[in-house]
Amino acid sequence: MARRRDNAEWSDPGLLVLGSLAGGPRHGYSMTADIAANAGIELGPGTLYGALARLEGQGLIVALPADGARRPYAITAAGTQTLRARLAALDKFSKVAGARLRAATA
Amino acid sequence: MARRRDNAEWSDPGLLVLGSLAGGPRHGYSMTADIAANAGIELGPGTLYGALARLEGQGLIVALPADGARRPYAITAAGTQTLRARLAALDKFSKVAGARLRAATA
DNA sequence: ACCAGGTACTACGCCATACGTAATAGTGGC
DNA sequence: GCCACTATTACGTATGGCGTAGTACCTGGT
Repeated sequence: MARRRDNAEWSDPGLLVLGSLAGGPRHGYSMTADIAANAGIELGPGTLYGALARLEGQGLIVALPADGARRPYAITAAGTQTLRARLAALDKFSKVAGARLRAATA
Repeated sequence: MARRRDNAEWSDPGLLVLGSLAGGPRHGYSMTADIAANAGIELGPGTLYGALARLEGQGLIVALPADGARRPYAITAAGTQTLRARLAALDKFSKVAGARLRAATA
């Protein structure tokens, strides 16, 4: 797996893509820009489209009719649910870890 | 990479371990329990000790003198910093994605 | 002393998948 | 009709997540 990029604190293409699509349909290339802006992580094409294919296979996103060379994708209901669940799990862990960090510092 | 476990919303052993050690030194086996309790994710031995070895190699945690069969680990200053940074990045992304989710629902 | 059971860790291997690089295709301007 | 730019596909590598199994330690019972 998951060779983590050296420049980033973390990375999870699938999650990043879902987060990006939560803002509305988008085609692949523009997700790269969106993700870079919002998370500070630059995904290469291989990473992005690989993740896209997997997410589509899982039914979390759907391909919309191509607009010229662009292939827009939209998040599905299942995708929204998954995103919500993962975000919740993340926040839960983040809170516990954050509290421990603060306790240790204090 | 990262074959994600089917039962979990997300997984990142390294981060989970750092979060667990932020609460104080612990040996491997007890991290498994702690992580299961706090994040709902059960790491197998292979996953856990692999992550521990990597983290130690990166200087984010240190092995303490063995206590019988147990091998306690403690988080280092670098580890704390890394944890803090990753948590911050996570929260940042989480906020953006959460806001989008809410906007879409509303 | 010996054995059984639970705790803690080591060893080994598979293969999914994150990531990079490079090639390809569609679009608009001049 | 060519050229630059945008967007995607193709391909290869190897990191590291995960499972399975096996080993050692420790405790209590008899």
